[in-house]
Amino acid sequence: MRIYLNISRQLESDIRQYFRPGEYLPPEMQLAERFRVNRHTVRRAIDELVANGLVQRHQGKGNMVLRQPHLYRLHDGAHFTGNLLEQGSLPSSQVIKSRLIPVNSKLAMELQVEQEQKIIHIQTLRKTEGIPRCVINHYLSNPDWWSVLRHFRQGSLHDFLRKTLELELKRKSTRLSARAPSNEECRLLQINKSVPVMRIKTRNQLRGSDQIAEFSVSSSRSDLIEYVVEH
Amino acid sequence: MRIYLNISRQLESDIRQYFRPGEYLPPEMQLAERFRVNRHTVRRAIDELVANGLVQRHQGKGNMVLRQPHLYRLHDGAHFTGNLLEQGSLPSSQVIKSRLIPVNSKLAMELQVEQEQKIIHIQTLRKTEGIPRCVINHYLSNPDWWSVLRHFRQGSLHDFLRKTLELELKRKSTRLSARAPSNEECRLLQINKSVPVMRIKTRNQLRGSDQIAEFSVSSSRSDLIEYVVEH
DNA sequence: TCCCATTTGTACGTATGTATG
DNA sequence: CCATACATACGTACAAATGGG
Repeated sequence: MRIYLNISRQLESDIRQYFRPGEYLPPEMQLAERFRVNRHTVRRAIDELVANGLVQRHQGKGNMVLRQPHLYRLHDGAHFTGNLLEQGSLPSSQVIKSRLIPVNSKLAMELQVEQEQKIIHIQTLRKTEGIPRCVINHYLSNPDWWSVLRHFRQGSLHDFLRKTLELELKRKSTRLSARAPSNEECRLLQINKSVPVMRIKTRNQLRGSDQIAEFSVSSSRSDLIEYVVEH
Repeated sequence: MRIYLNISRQLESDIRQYFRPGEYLPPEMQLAERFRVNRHTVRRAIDELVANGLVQRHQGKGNMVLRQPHLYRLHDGAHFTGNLLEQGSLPSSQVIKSRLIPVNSKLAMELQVEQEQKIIHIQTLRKTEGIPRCVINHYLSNPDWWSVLRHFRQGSLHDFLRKTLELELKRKSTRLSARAPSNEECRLLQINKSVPVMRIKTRNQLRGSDQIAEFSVSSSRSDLIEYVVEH
């Protein structure tokens, strides 16, 4: 009985032996043929893997292997420790999104701008050792910077601002919380809903100004990152 | 489209209005008739409620309501904001556990003590406005303090140490992470597994000493607490 | 103990919607 | 625009647990 559990265990074993994180399982139909069951039974089996955080579903693409189970057990020892204060100036980030958007009410409050205005949204993903660790959404209040910022592709955003626009950003406030990840965060960070993300919100001013120049929200994988505060 | 999501929302609303924890939902077949959908669609809807911790399935009996979802979604506006640096000196904490324990390997490393030694463990719970927000485990390396510390019942542990033993603790390091809550944390903080906790680990030295005097691990409800860092 | 009605759990089949490349 | 692959929804059947007679 409970065919799906057997299939789930078999798939887990296959993943351990033959798959690497980021690779895709064979299509559900193909697995169904192989195990001589209905496709729904395979889906039920994969549901288990998703619930256990081994696999992520991607509609239209396939079911992606998230991590090797042995990586999972390393846990505390495999932690990557970042400095809380270097948020926004991370050197090895790549740009995922870069666009002008109309400001919504929450962002308008954070950036202290009017509702009708456009703002710059840049989303970056930080990987180290090939593993996605942290996704950052930068919101910049001054749309005039767009003509320059649209060419930002990788590296440190704050460095880029300093070099191209001669802007010096200064941290005004830092707020810390934790959340279950959004669907987008699950996809980018290659995690499942059961892994919380740590969220750091910062507001940055232009040096010598009261205006909030940048508001950023970073989300880090809590299974791989721990932040330290310098005293 | 996505009928099951509408049904799920409708059921959540029904639960809020008409059901109390421990009661059972109508049978799936009955719900299917009421919503004029297939039983599987109702099951998929209930899957959502189960995933959100509102309902528990009992084969042969029915689907039991777990709790009222009042607390489930307090909006972002209801957040309580704490200062990161006042950890360990929180004024309104009550003691849950207070005991001498043999040190384990992890604690021995944090406190930089030998494996055989006994250490003091004090667990406190911080409530504000009647709502549990944060549980803190204090580990103190010097068992000689036990004769005094065993009388600590409430208030600020650091104040108590200063007043009774004339000890001045100084923060050495602060580390931040996030986790799914343990069963004990679920109980103390009155949350479900789906609510992450933010975890803050600190090491404190005696002023003028190299010895780690206290190691503390605090876990805060991420749905109700956000920390700020002063710059 | 056994039977039986009820209710949830598993498995199969089929069809169509939706995202990806 | 198309083929592929996952997502949703319908239907049917039977297994397994529960509780009462």
